[in-house]
Amino acid sequence: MEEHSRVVNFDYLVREHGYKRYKCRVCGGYFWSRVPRETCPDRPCSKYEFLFKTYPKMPRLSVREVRERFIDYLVRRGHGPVDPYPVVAKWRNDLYLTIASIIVFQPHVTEGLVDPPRNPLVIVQPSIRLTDIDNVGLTFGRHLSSFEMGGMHAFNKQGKVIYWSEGIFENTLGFLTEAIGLSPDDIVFKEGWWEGGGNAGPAPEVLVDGIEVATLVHMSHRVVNGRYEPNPVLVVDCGFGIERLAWLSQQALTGFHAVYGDLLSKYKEILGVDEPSEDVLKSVVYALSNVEYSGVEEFTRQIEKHGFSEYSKSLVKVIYLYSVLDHARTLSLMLADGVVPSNTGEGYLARLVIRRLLRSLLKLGIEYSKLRDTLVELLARQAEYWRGDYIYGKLEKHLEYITSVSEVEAEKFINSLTRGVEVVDKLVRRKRSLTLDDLVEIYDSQGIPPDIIAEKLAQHGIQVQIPPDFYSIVASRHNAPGQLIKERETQLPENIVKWALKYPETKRIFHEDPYLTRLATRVLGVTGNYVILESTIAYPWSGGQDHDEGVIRCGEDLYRITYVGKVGDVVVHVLDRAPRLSPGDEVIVEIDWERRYKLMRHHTATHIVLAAARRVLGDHVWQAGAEKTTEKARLDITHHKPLSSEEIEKIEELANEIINMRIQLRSNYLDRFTAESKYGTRIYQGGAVYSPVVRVVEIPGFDAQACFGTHLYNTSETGGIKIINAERIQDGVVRLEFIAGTRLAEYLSQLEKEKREALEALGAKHGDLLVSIRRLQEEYKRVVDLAENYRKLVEKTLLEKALEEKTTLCNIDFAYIELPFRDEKLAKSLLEELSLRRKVLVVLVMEDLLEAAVDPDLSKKLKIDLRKLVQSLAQLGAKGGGKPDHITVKTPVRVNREEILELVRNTLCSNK
RNA sequence: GGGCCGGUAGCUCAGCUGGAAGAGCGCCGCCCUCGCACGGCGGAGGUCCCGGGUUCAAAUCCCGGCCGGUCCA
Repeated sequence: MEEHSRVVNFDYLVREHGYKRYKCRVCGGYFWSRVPRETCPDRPCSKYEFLFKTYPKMPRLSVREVRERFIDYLVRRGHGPVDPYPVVAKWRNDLYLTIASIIVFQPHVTEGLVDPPRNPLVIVQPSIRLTDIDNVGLTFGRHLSSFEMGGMHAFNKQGKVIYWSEGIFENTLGFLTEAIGLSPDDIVFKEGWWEGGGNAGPAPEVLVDGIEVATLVHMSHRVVNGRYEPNPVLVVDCGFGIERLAWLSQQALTGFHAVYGDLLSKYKEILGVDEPSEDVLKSVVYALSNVEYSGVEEFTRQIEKHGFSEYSKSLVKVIYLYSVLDHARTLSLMLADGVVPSNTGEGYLARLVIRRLLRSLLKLGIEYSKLRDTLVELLARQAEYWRGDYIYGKLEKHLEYITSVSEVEAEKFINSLTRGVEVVDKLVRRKRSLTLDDLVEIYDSQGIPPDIIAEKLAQHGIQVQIPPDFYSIVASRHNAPGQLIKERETQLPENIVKWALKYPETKRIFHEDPYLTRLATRVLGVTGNYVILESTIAYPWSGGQDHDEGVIRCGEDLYRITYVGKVGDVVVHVLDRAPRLSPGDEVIVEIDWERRYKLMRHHTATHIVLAAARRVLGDHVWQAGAEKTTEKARLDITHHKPLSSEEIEKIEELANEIINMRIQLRSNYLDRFTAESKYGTRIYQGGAVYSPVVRVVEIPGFDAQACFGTHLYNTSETGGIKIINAERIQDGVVRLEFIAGTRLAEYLSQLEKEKREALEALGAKHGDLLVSIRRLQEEYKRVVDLAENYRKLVEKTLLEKALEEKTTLCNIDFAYIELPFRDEKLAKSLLEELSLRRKVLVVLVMEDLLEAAVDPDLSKKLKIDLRKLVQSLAQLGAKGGGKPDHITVKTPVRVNREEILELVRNTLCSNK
């Protein structure tokens, strides 16, 4: 394609629609308009003129109507409709959330590797952007944490051009005038450039009387190592802001009024918030529409500056109300699409939204005790409001999960806060005042937001300043992010990976016939003890399934396969030694069938258990990791609570039912969009897959996953499944361990053996384990009690003896005790009794340990410092220390009673 | 994935500049009382998360691990 055709064709606007180019007097940017203008109709160069203008042909349109008209219009213009994708971008491993409609088609379609499902196409894609979440509410609806992007897309390939710049303008103008009812005079195109996700290109912004309603990205380039190069596919990436168009068409007070209508009133009621009168609100929104500000403080200043001081309190409340509306929808959407809140990944993003929402509720004066129920109520109303909706209808379907999660999360938040309050109290007691560093530290490690700390401190009469960039200070304490990689592919060394990449795809006979145990094939390459074959039945370590073992035969020679790895489509066999093989040699591959069959059974079992867990717990259950060895299978699933034993039982029961249903498995290679539209993105349980074609393993009626593994033909072959362990391994992740097939018998034998050994160790070969243990416990307790009695007896005797033999040394009674064996408890008891109760200076010797003690009061009164004794003993080679009234010393030499007496007399009495 | 905070009696926690394991609540007994609550006296209850190291001596210091919390990506 010619280079000049890549640029934006503004000529078309001039030629067909009478547009002219203008330069904005304020920002200096260039824009195209039919009517002369001094400034571009974009903030901050213009205000929200649309609030007061008259549009004779534009009806008031709800979000639903805008959405429908958008789709209908583009379908009439030849676009194929594509249903929205989830907001959790499971098909990509470089993103957690869907941030735009193009995300659905990156990178495979934009790179030209895969054809789009329709071309051109239209998709209304809910998108989540949390980067501007601080501004939500403050800008009266311009910023939303989630929004609907009306995506108009076409993918132009060499020799197959759909449409480019002219078509973009034609469709845009057509839609805005015919479907929305604007006049071409209202519409302005401002020149701009867009860049993101590895792509870039010119991107005219579509502006209508102060508000941007679309961006027309001509995605012509990609960014490689910081340099632009032409993209193989010319991508039409136009995004229309559905909510903004609804706002514009209704000329509503704010975007929230346009989107939420009745729900806004309900929220006002629930939260006890009142808005200022329409006139006032409209004036404020208009007055602030060309002002930049961030944060509530700055907002308040602007309100006052513009002469609305008397409303500033109520406006701040209203801002929190809007933010609550917005966050409630975003949160519901994330949860409905299966996010489980946690401290990592997309789970953390969900928690971030929940906590911001809860914080806003606190700001609105909701008490701690009502926080949970209020949240649940708000989310229920949200689901109700969107009932039957094309995009948000699913909120209601998942309401039970949404409710359960928000209860758990609200509790966690309240726990955090109450714990935090104690932390603050403690710090205040210790330090009297808190620095900014303290605030950051408390937020970072305890999660207590600074405003809540400030409130608490105010009660102590301490004022602190929270800088507006507080959260960026927190962020800067953390290192720059590493790249987001959700998985690794191979364990082979780097040089072998490089070597293997030069070879053609290995024919995977283990997929064609997973039951084949012997295969004749040819050698393609050899280096060291690494071998690449033309085809193989040896399964490489992949997708959590352990590799096969076996042998490669060539004539008389036999090599053991110790490891099998995968590099892209090439399978690399690692042998026990460097083989005498060269390319072209005929070889026989045999695999260890017992090992493979166990792995196959555990793999199919894993799909069965996942399906059962999703049925029992809900669609939010996703595989967070899995491993299948011969010994057992391990499946980590996302779930927000620990599993109850009933839930585990139910999962196990259903899993075994699936086995008993004797379901025939199917595995098919499908074009990815076909697979996604048939099964949804749930096929990416094992992570993102980047090939145009995916292998889908299906247990009809229960499960379908993009999977590389070897599977049984029928679920019945699994034999049976026993969950042997379930534990929470991370916030939001539960690990299930289970076994299947003949492993069940092995496992049982192992258990029996352990039990037998335990019984033998207990000396009750044929007894009952529990009874024996209880008896042992009783026995043990009796012996301990007995020992305790003896100790008391010995203690009494020793005590009497010591008191009998005590002498007086430098005005204090002195006693000496020697224990023939080590008994710390007895020693301590004697020392305490003699020194603290009987006010005797006591020296106790126990093996090489010497301990001396005196009542602390006496020590002070008589100026006895036992540490002097340590010094004199040190001259004999002893080591030790302590306090004036209590010392412990380790002596290499034995000292008897007389020597100690002498020592004590000399050191403690002489020089007081 | 990384940073930070924490893990001590049944519960909530103090002790953490190394030197005799503590408080409050709860529990048991007794006193007071017609009885209960309050109050008073006495008592039981500890793997100071685990493992290693330093030291005469570690809950305390160092290293490793486990668990929980939290922030950031």
